[in-house]
Amino acid sequence: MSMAEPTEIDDSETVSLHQRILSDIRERILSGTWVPGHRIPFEHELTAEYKCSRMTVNKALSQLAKAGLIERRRRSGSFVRQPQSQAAVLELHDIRIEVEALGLPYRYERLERLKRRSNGEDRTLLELSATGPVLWLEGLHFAGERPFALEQRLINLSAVSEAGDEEFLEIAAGPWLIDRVPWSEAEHRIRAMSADDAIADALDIDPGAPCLVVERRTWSAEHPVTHVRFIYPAESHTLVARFTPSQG
Amino acid sequence: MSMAEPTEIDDSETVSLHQRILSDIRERILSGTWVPGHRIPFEHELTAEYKCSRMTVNKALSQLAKAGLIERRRRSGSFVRQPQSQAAVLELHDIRIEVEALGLPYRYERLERLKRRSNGEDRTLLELSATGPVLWLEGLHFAGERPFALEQRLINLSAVSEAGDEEFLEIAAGPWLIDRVPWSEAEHRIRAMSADDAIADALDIDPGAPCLVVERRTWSAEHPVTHVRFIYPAESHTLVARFTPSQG
DNA sequence: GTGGCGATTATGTATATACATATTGAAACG
DNA sequence: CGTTTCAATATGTATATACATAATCGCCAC
Repeated sequence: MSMAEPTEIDDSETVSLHQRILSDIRERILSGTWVPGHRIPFEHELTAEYKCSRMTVNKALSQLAKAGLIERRRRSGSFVRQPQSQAAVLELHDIRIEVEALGLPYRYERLERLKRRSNGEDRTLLELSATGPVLWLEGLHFAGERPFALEQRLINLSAVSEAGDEEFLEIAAGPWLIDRVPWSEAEHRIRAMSADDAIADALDIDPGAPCLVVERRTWSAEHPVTHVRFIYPAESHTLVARFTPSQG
Repeated sequence: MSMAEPTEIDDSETVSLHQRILSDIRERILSGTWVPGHRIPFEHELTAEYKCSRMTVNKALSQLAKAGLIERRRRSGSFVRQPQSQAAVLELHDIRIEVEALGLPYRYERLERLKRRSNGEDRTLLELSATGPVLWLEGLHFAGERPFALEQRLINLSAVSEAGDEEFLEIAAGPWLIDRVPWSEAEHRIRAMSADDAIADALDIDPGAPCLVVERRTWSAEHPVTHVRFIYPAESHTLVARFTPSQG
């Protein structure tokens, strides 16, 4: 079977050549024309096919490799990778934005604030090795009159000492931290849980009712910054994640 | 204040020059040294700073732009972007892999299989405009002796007609589809729910117990392929998502 | 002033070239 | 027969160069 031709369809958009090479190849991979394990043409073959320099082909292939669609091996060539584990981009918006997107007035109310030295549980949550000052916060996010989410947060004051002077009475710590601490890494855990009495009371739902729990741990330059747990009544929240393979 | 110097620390790893330029700049952005809106040095300035060609600098800056950390404007320069919405990569593995990662034997068991013309609810789930043949499947994923997840799936037979001939008695439709239909887009919804009697019975948990629900809709070349709902008992599953800004 | 216009400038893309590096396959050798 | 060596090869990185394109600045005419 002969080699596939470069795209003849004119997108009527001026795209650069390396972009066209990239999307041609991506198309053949996603359509299944080139199955996982298939060796895609060598750079010098694509160079001939598209009548361009190797640098241009290289740019396209390097990007495909970075996107994880192909794997490149010296002396051997470039190969279509096994379908990678399905990964989706999960957008995690600020709760205020989420509530306002529903057309409801947003309000935050602090329930508890406690400055203390970290105990064992705190160190587990923050992945701290040594004890040190932390700030424990609990608060409620409201959508209109109804509780929208309960927030339980631990801040590592060794990393963000200024936070110790804040009251966080009516503003949540999330936006405050984002403005001050550039975070370089975050980890999320998402699970379901049934509300215990305290949570049910705070969220004004029945004890035992299902809740969605989103926990986030954040680091800035290797230092743990904060651990936060958002507890949503099941009715109030759905996370949405979209996936489109590699850069469109 | 004078210009920051190129990294002097030797990683004792040989990294390419454009990689070093990239991570130098990323570091200054993430550490807050260069705040959003700040104009980063022109290509020709970085060229002088790193004593390299413009192509090398350009490679680094282009990647930073693609990663969304900076914005480039002709004639004006490159600027640090406002902090983008927090996005995390959510890995959604095959259930068999998840179960086997726990060191437990995996087994799938079909509960129900029904070929029919799509009703209104089916068309909503698949986002179909016209009626057509669909396949409804319900099955249980086991980890050892215990039910791990309940799967409810709808397959659009207009898009994957071969699926109509499969029994899916002991193999789940997920892996089968992945091998045959290259999917180009997917949407996930994640929420908490309490088990109704049927679900509780299937999963061998108490009615009303909290469950994590992950729904996935998949398209291939604009055509809806399948809608699947995984229902996990709250104890059995936690989703993990990690985020590190731009390519490490 | 202000409206248009050309010069300037930074980025965008592409080329030809060069050398480095990893890996393979085959030849040479003990 | 196994091992070592070496040349061939595909990719990885970098350079100098060229021209295109978009945006801005400043000049000049009105």
